[in-house]
Amino acid sequence: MQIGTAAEASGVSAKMIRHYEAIGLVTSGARRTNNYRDYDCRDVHELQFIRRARDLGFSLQEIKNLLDLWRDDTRQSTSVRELAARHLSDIERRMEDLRAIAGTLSRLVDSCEGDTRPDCPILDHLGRRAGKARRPIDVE
Amino acid sequence: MQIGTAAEASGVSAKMIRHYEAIGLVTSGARRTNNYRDYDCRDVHELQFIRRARDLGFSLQEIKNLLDLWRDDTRQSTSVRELAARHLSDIERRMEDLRAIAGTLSRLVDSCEGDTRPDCPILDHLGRRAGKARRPIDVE
DNA sequence: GTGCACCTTCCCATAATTGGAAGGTCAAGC
DNA sequence: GCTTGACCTTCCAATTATGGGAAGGTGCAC
Repeated sequence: MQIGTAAEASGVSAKMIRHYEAIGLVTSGARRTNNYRDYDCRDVHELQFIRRARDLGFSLQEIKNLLDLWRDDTRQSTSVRELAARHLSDIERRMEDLRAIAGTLSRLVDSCEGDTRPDCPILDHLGRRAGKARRPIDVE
Repeated sequence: MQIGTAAEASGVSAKMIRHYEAIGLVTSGARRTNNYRDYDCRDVHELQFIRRARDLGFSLQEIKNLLDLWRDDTRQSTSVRELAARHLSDIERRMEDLRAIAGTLSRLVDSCEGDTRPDCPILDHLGRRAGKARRPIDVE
């Protein structure tokens, strides 16, 4: 099948398939006489694997490692588990960062009247002079 | 003061200050006779504003808008509030995405033995054939 | 006057994806 | 046979925010 069909079947855009080939994530497969790339169902399967790993937020480098493990019948599941666990804790760290930001933002938004007047605790917070002397937010 | 001092005082690297100038986020200020950029405390204050907005995850475009509002004495606080609220809901959406990913990953990691054998529900999940016939995860 | 720390501009790299240009290929319909 | 449109090809560039580094100028201290 052509790249467009493989893209459709795998959920990976043709553009991305070519890119993954260029960076060596997937192997450069067969070409037809017209120089068109040719894919079979195993290629599509591999692209689906990539797609799902992307959906779980794995980086392309991590996916490369996952693919290597997937292809290796003698792999040890602990390798996969460690990779996934590292990724999970990375995600959890990012969630924690976002949680902190969301908390601050939420308090700021709540403390702002949001009317036609210029006074705004949000800008006060961003523009406060160094040193925590003033406390622009005090909504509890 | 020189750019290095302003960087130190504001928490924005000299590299980034030049970049922010290049993209018009901060105005191209005065230069000394030796062509060195010259900053005063108001410039540093503005950089601190940017720094704090960055810490809250605002994009440079959003910061540009925030700066414009900050400088405008006739602003309406509702404009700031709306901008911040939009950003907040964006953050919350990203958190939700991460939460979903973390949930799946967590179940997968838990379901994997993580030993020397090759069997791995994580790889099974990523490489499963389309259609939800098989259910590689069943840890409840 | 030599060295070191600072400054300048310019180019490049990252990560993942997309957009687009310029051109080749193929099948359908007239 | 020729056109049209939908494919495909490669290559270049933009995105976002930040950093690295080269090549060269400046200033101060010893």
